[in-house]
Amino acid sequence: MPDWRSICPLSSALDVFGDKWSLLIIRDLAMYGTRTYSEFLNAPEKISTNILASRLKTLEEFLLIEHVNSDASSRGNPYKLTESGVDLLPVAIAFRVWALKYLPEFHENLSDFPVIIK
Amino acid sequence: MPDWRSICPLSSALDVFGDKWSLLIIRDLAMYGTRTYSEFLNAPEKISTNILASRLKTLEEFLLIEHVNSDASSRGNPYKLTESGVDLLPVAIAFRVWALKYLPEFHENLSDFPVIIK
DNA sequence: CCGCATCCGTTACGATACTG
DNA sequence: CAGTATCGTAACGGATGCGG
Repeated sequence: MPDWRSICPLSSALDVFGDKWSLLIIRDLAMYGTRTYSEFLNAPEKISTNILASRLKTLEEFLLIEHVNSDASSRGNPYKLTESGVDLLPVAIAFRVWALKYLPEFHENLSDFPVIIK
Repeated sequence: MPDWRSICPLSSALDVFGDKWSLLIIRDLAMYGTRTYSEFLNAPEKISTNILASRLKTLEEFLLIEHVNSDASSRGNPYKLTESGVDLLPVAIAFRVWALKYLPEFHENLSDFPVIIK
């Protein structure tokens, strides 16, 4: 549990997700529906194993993701979004819309790839 | 300029803003219209001076904020949002909406305070 | 004073090796 | 295959300095 910096909802959301990786995990789950640990590792951004494990734990604690088979072992047991996780997609989409409009002048190779819920 | 992790727009946006502070600067500018360096320091989250200076520089580089008096010295010269900065507000608002719905169970004292463009 | 820059201890990150 | 342990590096954050 973070040390909440203030009572502001935006600030508090950033206390939980204010990092470079959490929303990419949400993105992968939105694109593919379910995803295993090793599938997350294959995303083009190449997250390292300790960071992935740490983020998955936080996202589980805050009830954004859960294992598909809730009481099986985690081996080969993929993750999926909860309702709360699905409700984070507007954030990811707003970032996408902004980035596609304003980042191409800074990032030549930036290209559109979709965020789709399956 | 960051080392872009991939060509994904979301990932690239996070390469720029994937931290706990940048969106709070955007929030303060949205709430108050303009804001000086020392006014940012008075926000309840208590950012430290070196981090504030660093974030302001990045936000200026990416054309999200600018000084109100474009060719005056920076002493007492407040910042304001550019068009690009204003277009980041949907991200902040989406975070807010999500936080107000899902964070109260984790953060008792969380309370609504507005994001308004003046 | 106000807007930073510098210093420096502490924390977080990230690559790799390793374990059940 | 799903994570831990380790360890070097980078970022953070508080204190302080400094020029205008």
